[in-house]
Amino acid sequence: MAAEQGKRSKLSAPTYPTITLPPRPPIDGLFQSGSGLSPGPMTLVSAFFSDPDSTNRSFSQLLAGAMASPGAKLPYNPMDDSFMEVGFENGGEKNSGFKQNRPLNLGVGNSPWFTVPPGLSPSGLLNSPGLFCLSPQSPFGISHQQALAQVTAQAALVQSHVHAQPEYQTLSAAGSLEPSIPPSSGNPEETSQQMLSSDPQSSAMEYLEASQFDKKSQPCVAVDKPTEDGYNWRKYGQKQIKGCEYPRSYYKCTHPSCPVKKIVERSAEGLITEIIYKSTHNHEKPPPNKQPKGGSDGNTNSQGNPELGSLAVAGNSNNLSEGKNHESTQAVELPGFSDCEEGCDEESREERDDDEPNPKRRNSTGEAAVVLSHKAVADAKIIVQTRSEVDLLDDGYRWRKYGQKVVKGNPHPRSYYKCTSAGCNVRKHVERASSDPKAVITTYEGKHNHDVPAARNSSHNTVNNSLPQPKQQHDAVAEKHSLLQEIDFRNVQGPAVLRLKEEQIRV
DNA sequence: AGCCTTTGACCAGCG
DNA sequence: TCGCTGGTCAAAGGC
Repeated sequence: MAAEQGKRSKLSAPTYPTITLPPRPPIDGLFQSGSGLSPGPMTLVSAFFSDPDSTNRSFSQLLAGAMASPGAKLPYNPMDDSFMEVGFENGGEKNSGFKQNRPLNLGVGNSPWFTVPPGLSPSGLLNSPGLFCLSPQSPFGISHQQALAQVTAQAALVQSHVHAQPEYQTLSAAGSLEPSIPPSSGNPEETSQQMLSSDPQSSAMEYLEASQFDKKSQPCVAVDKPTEDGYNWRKYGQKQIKGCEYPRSYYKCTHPSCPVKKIVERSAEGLITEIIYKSTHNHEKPPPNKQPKGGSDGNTNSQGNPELGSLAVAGNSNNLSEGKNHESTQAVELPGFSDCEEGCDEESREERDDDEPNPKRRNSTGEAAVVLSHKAVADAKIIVQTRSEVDLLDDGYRWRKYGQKVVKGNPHPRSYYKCTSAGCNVRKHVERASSDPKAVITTYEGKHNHDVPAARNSSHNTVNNSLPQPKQQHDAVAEKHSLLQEIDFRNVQGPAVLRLKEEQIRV
């Protein structure tokens, strides 16, 4: 056994590009609102964009480094394709709300991308045609209250939807619950885990949904399942990790001879903070009807839900549907933010640098690892990732740039894209931070009414650029590969090193 | 019966 | 060399 273990740990001793992230402030602060009140989704979101020196900064402000007031002019109205002035209607919460509840500075300015996964478009995510607001001043903006109301409504919607789906019911009913956690409230880990999936996008969505259920103390449908990435997992171990209140759980893909494993970590809050995937599935996702009814964490399959399914396809880094075997490391920070980005549209790609290593993380054994981490805090989702990540992430959809606007104080234009698929009204808005062009906020609006386009031969995914592997072989995978970076806000004080492990394609 | 979770123990790596 | 830590095994039990 030992020998075998040793062998396993040395499966791949790849050299990972390493990047050093700027110090980051403790994310825990997010959960310690001085008001004693539970920060709402937007509050948390705004918190991430808070600046220690300023009080009410919006996404734009944070990114642009300077922006006027909440009523600042927004360049474009995605609703009618016209540039317009968008007032910030936030009702009673307007600014004060943000400020009051803003837990603390997260040093967002340093970097990361704040994104809502494409497939994870708020509306799509929430299964509603509404807009999703990432920030008060988002071009797609809606007020905190609106956003919250929407999310809440969606939660209810999702719940009812889930109830209508056998698979979800099964999942909600099955699985084990942590002894310390009352079933009624939902097991933190399981809840979170279920929210997460190897598919960052679906994970984020699931997470959002879960958090909603949680907050509303409603019976959460998918609370006991760690993840729903379409694969079947069997927990083979659990270990109490030093410094962690909750034990780390180890899972193996139940598919015969599949080497994939995943490690799930939880924060002191009992929420999943990280999911590390090791190796790559050497098989395709099991058919929906063959997936376990319960018991394992990653079985609920998103395929049962058209929308979830598409998301999974788009973001599952381990998806080998392309017949390629690759290992990857992903990190998703979902402290109320989920992160998975992709959205590598042509225009965006052009602006990307390929000199930056992909922020990935490698596990202690050196094996390829996909890290999906998140802090289950807010209801809203904001993808946090670095520019390089975007290079690695691709939602698989095709976008057409239809607008661009230079914002005062920000040398980098903000760009607007539309899904090129006929009949699809999904749009995405990309903002770049003035201080750090690598830091962007991608906001998705709407929900794709089509599947992810077939893999392109283009090199839109920079992952390829950083990898010494045949492009053609990788493209297909890259198309659906969402590579997320883990951004641990809790440790902003010290440099965090994230290593990248690129896919290893088995021909 | 099959699959999954739980849990204690073992082992390897590392400082 | 020793202790700590993390990863895995495998028996036991549950569903």
